Amino acid sequence: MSTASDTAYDKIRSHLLAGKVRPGDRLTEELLSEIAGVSRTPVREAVSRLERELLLTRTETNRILVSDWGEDEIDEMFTLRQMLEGHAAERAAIRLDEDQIDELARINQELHDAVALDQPDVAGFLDANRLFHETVTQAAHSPRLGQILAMLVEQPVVLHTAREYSIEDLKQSARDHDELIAAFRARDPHWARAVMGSHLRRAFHVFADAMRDQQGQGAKGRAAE
Amino acid sequence: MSTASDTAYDKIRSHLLAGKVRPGDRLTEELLSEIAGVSRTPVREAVSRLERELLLTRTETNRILVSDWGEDEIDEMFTLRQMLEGHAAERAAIRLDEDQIDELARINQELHDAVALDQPDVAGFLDANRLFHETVTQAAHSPRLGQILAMLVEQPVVLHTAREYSIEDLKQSARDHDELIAAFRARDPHWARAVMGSHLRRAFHVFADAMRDQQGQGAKGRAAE
DNA sequence: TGCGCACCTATTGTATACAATTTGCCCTCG
DNA sequence: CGAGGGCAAATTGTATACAATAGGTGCGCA
Repeated sequence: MSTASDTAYDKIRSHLLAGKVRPGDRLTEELLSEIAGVSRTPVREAVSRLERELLLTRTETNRILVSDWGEDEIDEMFTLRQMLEGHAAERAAIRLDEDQIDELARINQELHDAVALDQPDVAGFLDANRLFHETVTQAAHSPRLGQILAMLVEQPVVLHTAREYSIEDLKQSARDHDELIAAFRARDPHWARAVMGSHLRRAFHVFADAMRDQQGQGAKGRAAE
Repeated sequence: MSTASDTAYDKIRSHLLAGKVRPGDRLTEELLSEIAGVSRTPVREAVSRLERELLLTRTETNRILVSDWGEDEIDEMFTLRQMLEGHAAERAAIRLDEDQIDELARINQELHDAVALDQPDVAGFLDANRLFHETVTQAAHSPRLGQILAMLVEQPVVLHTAREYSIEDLKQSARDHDELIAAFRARDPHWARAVMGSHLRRAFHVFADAMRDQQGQGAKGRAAE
C-alpha cells in the first residue's frame, strides 16, 4: 500500500470527501499532484480509479470534474446495490459454512458494541459494516459481482464525515444483520435476499435524509465563508 | 479516436481476441507496447481498461495475466447481465417514446436482414445486436447501470471470431427482440423484463455450447501446430 | 541431494521533459 | 456592439530515463 498511486488515491479521495470541492468543480492533474505530493503519473492512475468509482468525471475534452451526487444518483446506486447484494446474499446463503456464519456473527457483534456506547463509535461502526457486507459478497463466490459491488459501495462514504445517522438507525442496521445471519443459518436464500433488500432500501432513505440535512448545513457553511 | 491509448487498447484487444495468447499467459508492458507500437505509458492505460473489462488480470505482484474465461465465468457474466439488463428493460419500458421504439424496430430489422441471406452476415448481426442492447440500456436513463453493462458486455466478443452460431439461433434472437419491442409498445415493464431475461439466458446456452465447440477445435488446432 | 541465500535480470512504478490539444482572451472586421 | 479568428497560456497526452521491486538462477552448505 506504500505506492505513490495509492497515496495519491487516498489523499485525493479525502480531499473530495472533506468537501473542499463542490460538485461540478474543475480540477487539474497538476493541482491534484500538489495535493497528493507525487508526480502526475500516479495521479493519473488515481484519477482513473476515482473515475471508475464515479467520484470524478471527465468532460468531452478530458477535463476532470467533481461528480454530482444528487438524490437521483443516490437512489440509482442503492437500487443497483439492492439488486446485486440481494443476489450475493442469495448465493452466500447456500455457500457459507458454519464457521463463516460465526465469523459474520462476530463482526456484527462489533456493530452492536459500537452503538451500545454513550458516544457511538461511528467510524468503527462503518468499518465493521463494510467488512460485514464484503464478507457476504465474498461468500457469493462471484468475482465479477464482487468487483462491481466494490465500485458501487465506495461512494456512500461521501457522507461519513457528516455524522447525521441517528443511533436508532445504526442499531436497526445491526438488527438487520442479525436477521440476515438467521437467514444464513436457515440456509434460506430467498429469506436472505429479502432481508438484504429491505436493509438496503431503508439504508437509502436514512442516507438520503442525512444528505438533505448535510446539504442544508453545507449551504449555511458556505454562505458564512 | 486517434490517441495512442486508444490505439493501444484496440491493438491489444485484437491481439487477445485473435487467440494469440492463452488464458493464464503472462504478458509484459514492454511486449504489449511493441504490439501496439506506442510507449508504455498509453499501454498502461489500455491495460487498466482491459483489466476493468476483465480481459486481463493482475497477479498479487502486479504481473499481467490473460484472464481465464471458463464456463463458470461465462455463466456468471450472463447471470449478471440478465439481472441488470432485465432491470434496464423494465425502466426502458416506461421511458421509451414512440420514436425510440420505432428506432429499435428499425435496428432489429437489420438483424432480421443480416440472417435472411444465404450467407448470414454475422459481423453485421453482432454490430446491430450490440446497438439494440445499447439503445435499450440508454433508455433506462441510469448512467451507472450503463457503465456497468458496458463493462460486462465487452467480453462475449471473445468468441465472435468463431462463427459457431447457427442461423436458427440468430433468427431466434431477432424474434426475441421483436417480442421485447412488443412489450415496449404495450408499456409493460414486467413483460419487458421477462423477455429480456429469457433472451439472455438462452443466449448463455448458445454461447456456452459454441464455446465448447470452439475449445475442441482450439485444442485440435494447437495440437497440429 | 535439497534447501536457502545472494546476486543478477526482468518487470513494474515514478518522475520529468516535451508534444498535442484545448481554453480563454483579445483583436479585428462587419 | 457582436461574431469570428487566431494567438498565448493552461492542460492533458506521450515518451523516455531512472528507481524500486519481484523473479529466477546458481552456488554453497548441510
